Amino acid sequence: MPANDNEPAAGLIRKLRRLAPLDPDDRQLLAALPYRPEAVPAGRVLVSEGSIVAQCCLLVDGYACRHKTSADGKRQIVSFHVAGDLLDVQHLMLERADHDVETVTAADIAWVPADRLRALALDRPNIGQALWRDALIDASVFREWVLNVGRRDARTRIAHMLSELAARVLAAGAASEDHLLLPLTQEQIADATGLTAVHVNRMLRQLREAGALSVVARGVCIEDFGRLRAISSFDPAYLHAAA
Amino acid sequence: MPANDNEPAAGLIRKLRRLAPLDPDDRQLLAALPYRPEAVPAGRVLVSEGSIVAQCCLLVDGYACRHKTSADGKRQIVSFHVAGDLLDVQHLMLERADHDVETVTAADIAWVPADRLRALALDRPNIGQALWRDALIDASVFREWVLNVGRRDARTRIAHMLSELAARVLAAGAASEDHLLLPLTQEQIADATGLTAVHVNRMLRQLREAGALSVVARGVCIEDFGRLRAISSFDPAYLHAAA
DNA sequence: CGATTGATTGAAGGTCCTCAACAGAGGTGG
DNA sequence: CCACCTCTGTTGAGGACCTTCAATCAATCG
Repeated sequence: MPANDNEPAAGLIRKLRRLAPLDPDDRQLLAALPYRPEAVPAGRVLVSEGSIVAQCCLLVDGYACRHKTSADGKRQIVSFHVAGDLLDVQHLMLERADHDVETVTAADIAWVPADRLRALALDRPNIGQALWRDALIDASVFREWVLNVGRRDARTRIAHMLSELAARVLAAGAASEDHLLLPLTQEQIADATGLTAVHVNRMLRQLREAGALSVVARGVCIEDFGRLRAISSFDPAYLHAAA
Repeated sequence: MPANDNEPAAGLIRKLRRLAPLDPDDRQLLAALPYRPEAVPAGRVLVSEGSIVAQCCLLVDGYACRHKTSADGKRQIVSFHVAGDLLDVQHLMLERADHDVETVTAADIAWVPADRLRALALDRPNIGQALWRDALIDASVFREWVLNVGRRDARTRIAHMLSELAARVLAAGAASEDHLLLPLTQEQIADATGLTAVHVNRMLRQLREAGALSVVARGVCIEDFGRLRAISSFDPAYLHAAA
């Protein structure tokens, strides 16, 4: 498990190699970056909107999310992240955060100086290409989320969001396809889908009755990924083979 | 007006210079790319979902949008574009389109070979940085759209989307702040906000009665941008000074 | 062990959708 | 050149989906 690597670099290199070929020099340069590891509890805000960001945050183990807040105080989660994800590629090139980043579970993270990573992205074409692709896939996922909250009904919307997250957890690592635990509270699911926690609860009951998942403490457990995919017509093409 | 430039390169260079400093060599290399200009009518599909893309599309003059379709056939517009925008930065590094690109009005465009632009992005740090920033701002706008469709009510949602587009039109060029014409049909506004055209019509009436805008043939006209901004609590920070 | 967080269910209500009809503008073909 | 047709905008009525408010219960935690 990534949590046991004492080199956070290993997780980043593994992720980037899935996105572009890296030669030994590239890997050596990535490994030589100064990582500052940290173990953080659930619900910790890692980056807050409006702040100036000098460190990029790598998620080594655990779950995290990014969210924004509307003028009247309502919260919208705009993405979830799994082990290996770079939580804020955008801070390679944009100095000010336009949203919050927060842990969903207890997590192991590592901070990397943004200017050092930016220098590698600009100087080393392979690393640049890998980070480019990561950022562009990120954007593709946002587009799918706009479609998800804009045009799907509540049940389908929740099923689609969970299907995506399950697909990304599977791509990132170990777990088996079924009985996959996603540690999201119903309020977090609501904030990610633009619904209320009460309505999420009712829709989860439907998905449970359909045999797609079960509800556990502080999370849902995918019981039949095939059924969940079918309910949401989930097509992973937009993940661009990152999953 | 950009439409009169016989060099589409001028528009691209002007855009990228707002995002990062370009030295004379950078500009010369950008100008030397083989642009293939084309005049297209409104409603022309420039890129379709699933296709393999070898040319990037630059919007020289006019309006365009990108959209996706859900499994049950409902359409969601995920972004609008104005003169100077690169319509598909993502195809620098992702070969297959995950959404459609379509003109909203008659438009002048120019095609650029993706591999040539990609080579510049990887070899020339300044150009790379400018394109990076463009892609990352793109993603920031998508995040705001997720919030918009997820957490704002219909009236505020429409006002916010129109405020953003107005801000970007103003940043891109000439027009004066008020009496700014946005050539979107009510159905296009509906597809961008996750609403129905009927409900958009009713909300536009409210915005009209509030003095924020007027409805014209195939479009809306911003009459009081300040009021529209106030209604939607529009804060352009997420455009990262691109507007 | 009280307090807090999260899950669950019910009832009532509101925002937005669906269906429907019609008017006006613009384009096209006979 | 005008009839026709399509596209867009507009308005009304009814209903569905989701929200809001509320109460209860279980689990976790200081």
